[in-house]
Amino acid sequence: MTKLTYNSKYFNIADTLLCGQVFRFKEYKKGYTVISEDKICYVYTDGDTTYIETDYPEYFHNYFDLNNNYENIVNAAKNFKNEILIKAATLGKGIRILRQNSIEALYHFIISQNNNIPRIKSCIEKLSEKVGQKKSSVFGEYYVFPTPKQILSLSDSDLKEAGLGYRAQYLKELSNSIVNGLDVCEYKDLSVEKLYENLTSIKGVGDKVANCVILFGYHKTESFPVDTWIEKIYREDFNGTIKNRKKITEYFIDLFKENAGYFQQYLFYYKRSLTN
DNA sequence: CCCCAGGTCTCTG
DNA sequence: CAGAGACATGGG
Repeated sequence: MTKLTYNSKYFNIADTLLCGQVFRFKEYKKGYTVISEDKICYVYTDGDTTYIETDYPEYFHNYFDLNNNYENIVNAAKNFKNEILIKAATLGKGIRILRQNSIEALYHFIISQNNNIPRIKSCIEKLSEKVGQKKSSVFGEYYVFPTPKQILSLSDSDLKEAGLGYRAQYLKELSNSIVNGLDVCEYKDLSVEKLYENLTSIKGVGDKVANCVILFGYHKTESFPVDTWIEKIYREDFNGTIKNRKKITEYFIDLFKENAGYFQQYLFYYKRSLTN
């Protein structure tokens, strides 16, 4: 077991986990346990310091994007001289854009469509408990998110019990494609445009889910998912009039360039914080 | 009973 | 191409 130590100023674990980019975490002792692939870690903050305890230190150091300098990104946001973005970046300066597994992000965000965050988490946990590999750790037992083959082994009643609703069919179709040779990990070196094209050709992956997977599953930060909250902030705070979500994405990428993904998270988190 | 949730698909004009 | 409904499920 290794214990990693970081300054909390640009690494706030609660903000990072609660800003809607990731679903496999839960409260544990003074902080949270986080599961990714077949690995687990325990993250907590004590004063100005944030600690990661894990058997996979290199993996989670990279997962939390800790080689990246977020002070520069937050300053870039503040230098935009946009009142809302400054407030958002001030609130969200501790958010890290996680480097999630591409396939897991793809499955998770297909589940996220027309769904709310507590239910998304519940669907993912139930699926994992049903067929995912069981692991044990000092933080308790946990389940790896199922492989495509494992998902195909589930009966219709299992899928119904997981609460997937009509999305179950999308997961099965994707799993079938992967089992038959589709390799979405190969997409990591593609341009954002080509990546978008390939992802949206998957049944159940539209504009928003594709953008989330591009950002959270491939860490391409010149990406800007537009959901109900971003649409709200676009209308109310940027005086936007466009209705088409793909065009709203283009508007913000044109504005924020390679920092679009980071700023999107600041804005999303800020807008939600006003009502939650 | 309604509406909503980090939408997408399909059909229609 | 834009717009309207349908779609499973659970919580408010």
